[in-house]
Amino acid sequence: MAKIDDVARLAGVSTATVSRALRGLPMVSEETRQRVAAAATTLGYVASPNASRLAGGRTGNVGLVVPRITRWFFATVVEAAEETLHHAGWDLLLYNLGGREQARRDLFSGYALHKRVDAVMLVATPLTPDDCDAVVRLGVPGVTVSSGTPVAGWPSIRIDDVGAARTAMRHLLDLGHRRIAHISGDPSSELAFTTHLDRRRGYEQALQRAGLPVDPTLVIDADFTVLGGEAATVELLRQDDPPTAIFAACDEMAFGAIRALRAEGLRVPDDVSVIGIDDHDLAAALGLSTVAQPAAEQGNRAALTLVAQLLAGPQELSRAEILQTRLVVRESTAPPRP
Amino acid sequence: MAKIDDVARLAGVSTATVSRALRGLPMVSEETRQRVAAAATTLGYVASPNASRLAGGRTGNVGLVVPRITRWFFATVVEAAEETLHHAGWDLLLYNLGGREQARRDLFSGYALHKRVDAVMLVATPLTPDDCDAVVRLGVPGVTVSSGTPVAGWPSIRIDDVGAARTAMRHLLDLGHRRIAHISGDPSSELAFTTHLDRRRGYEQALQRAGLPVDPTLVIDADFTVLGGEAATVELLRQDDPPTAIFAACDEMAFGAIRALRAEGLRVPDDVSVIGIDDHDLAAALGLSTVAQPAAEQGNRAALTLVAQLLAGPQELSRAEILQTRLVVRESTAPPRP
DNA sequence: CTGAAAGCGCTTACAG
DNA sequence: CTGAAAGCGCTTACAG
Repeated sequence: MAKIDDVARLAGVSTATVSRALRGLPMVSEETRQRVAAAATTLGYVASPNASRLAGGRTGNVGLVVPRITRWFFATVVEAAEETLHHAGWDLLLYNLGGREQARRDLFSGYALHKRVDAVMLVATPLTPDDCDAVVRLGVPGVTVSSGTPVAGWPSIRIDDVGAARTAMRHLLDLGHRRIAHISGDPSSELAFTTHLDRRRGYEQALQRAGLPVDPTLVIDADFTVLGGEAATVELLRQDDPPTAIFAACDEMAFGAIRALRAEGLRVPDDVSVIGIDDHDLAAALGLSTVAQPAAEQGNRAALTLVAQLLAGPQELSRAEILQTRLVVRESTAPPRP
Repeated sequence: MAKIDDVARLAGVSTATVSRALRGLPMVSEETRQRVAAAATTLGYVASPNASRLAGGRTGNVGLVVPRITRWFFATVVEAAEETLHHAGWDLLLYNLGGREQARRDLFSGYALHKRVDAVMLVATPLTPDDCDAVVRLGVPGVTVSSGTPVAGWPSIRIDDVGAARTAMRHLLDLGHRRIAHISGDPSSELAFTTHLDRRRGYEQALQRAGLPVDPTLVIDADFTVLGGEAATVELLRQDDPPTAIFAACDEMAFGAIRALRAEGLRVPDDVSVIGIDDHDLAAALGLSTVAQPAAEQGNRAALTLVAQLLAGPQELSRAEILQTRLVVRESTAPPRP
């Protein structure tokens, strides 16, 4: 594979000039630039990333940490961020925690990110105070997306989870529901993110504003999966006075709720209404009413935030960017039976 | 950040010894190794990947190309491959084509991968003959996963798509279905992979072996999405003699089929049976009968194949590893109405 | 078992 | 506008 010396020789210039010409730096005559470009093309030359990064003092990578790449929201964020970052010339180093607490610990307490990334994007990643310190000590720009733990001095991109939950609840309340259950996140789970706490708060606020009591027996913890939502719903249906509507903290759990209801011979929405949050890929396909959050836009905005800092150095940033959510009414919600 | 010289000075040895000691190479006395390790810990030293890779003549990266990270199968393959590769000490460079043909072209016709990866994993990626040449000319180990285009000399990890389709069909035939439709892949779509061609062949083989005719009006092309499956099913139901069962080439399309059937007031499986291939995350949740393929295992096996070549150099490899599929009967299939 | 020195392939002041 | 030279932070023969 051709090296910079080969190009320099063929073009009849020094390697310094090749370097400048190929990167489009000023202070190169047009004629020289052409000659160098031609030589590079002839030889099929492309600079060695490792060499230029070492010499240039950057890694060329952005580290992107997600809890589970297999979940819709995280995959969508990664897809959007990847495109933006590649476009700007950075490689994406993916750290998928895979739901393993140990993976999280290794990543932050060790030196996995050390000297390896120019910037960090943490998506819904919980951090201990020690992790926070460690990540700040990397000394590179960072951004957090979705909930997780905020990092002092880092911008964050997210939605208003409390508000999104209130929106979902208001829809059910407007339809006339009064006995509404909530499937929330499991606080004891490894890698618990904090999203569910905000959404639970929105649930409670909506009830209070409607002058309704918060019945703790109507709030069940699950683990943000379809199966979790299913189990939680089974539990709800066992109660003496079961709910007429279920607000699940995410669409995956709402899918599970619908399935459990059908398994029990109940119809959705005739017997029980169900709403989620996300607007998962399959939500439209399955007719789920939900509060849509812009996943791709969050990934995109976060990537742009990092790129801006990488290109221009630390700068004035809007510290918390809150993106809009939107109620999407489909076929899983209806007024309660008279 | 501490450099190797700092460690060498503190430990009272040369940088060469630090390098050897920290990487666990032989020819270092135990006592020296301890002293170096202690110095490294004290200083919080970790080698610069760019420097050691440049000096060591490797990039430290494995390039992983997927059509769309947001689809269940691909996300699952990435998750499994990532874990295996990180464990072996390689970083994962993710190239998500995002369904854009242009992204595919840029990746292979340009120099995106040049000098950037030590190995390549192509997941269900279609290649033109030129792309094939380009990728082979990278001169690094490679592996293909799932269908896509085989690359001469590269091992491949996959399932028997023809056989999987036959398994799905045999299940429907055993139940007594005779009029079975097939929702296949869209050959005209950008980034079309070849999976659907094999699965269609399996569909036809199964019919032929059962002595049944292949009715072309029962085969509809769709685009491997829920919405595609939905539209295809609507089209099938318009026919004079609609099918009693639908075999979709993937679970996402099967979800769409179920949804379209329900929207038409038909019950699954009472009126129409539906089966897919994959065992998508949500298949269990939605009660879909399917032929399960081991997605994580394919990612894992592919990663191990690359690691083996990276560590030991080119070696004798099983050229095509075919992993097992498995019929999973749930609630979407039943005998046809008498 | 250990060290001095060259080299990996670039980029970047510094001079001109 | 261009080049010679030093340097980025490691690893690797080569000697001992």
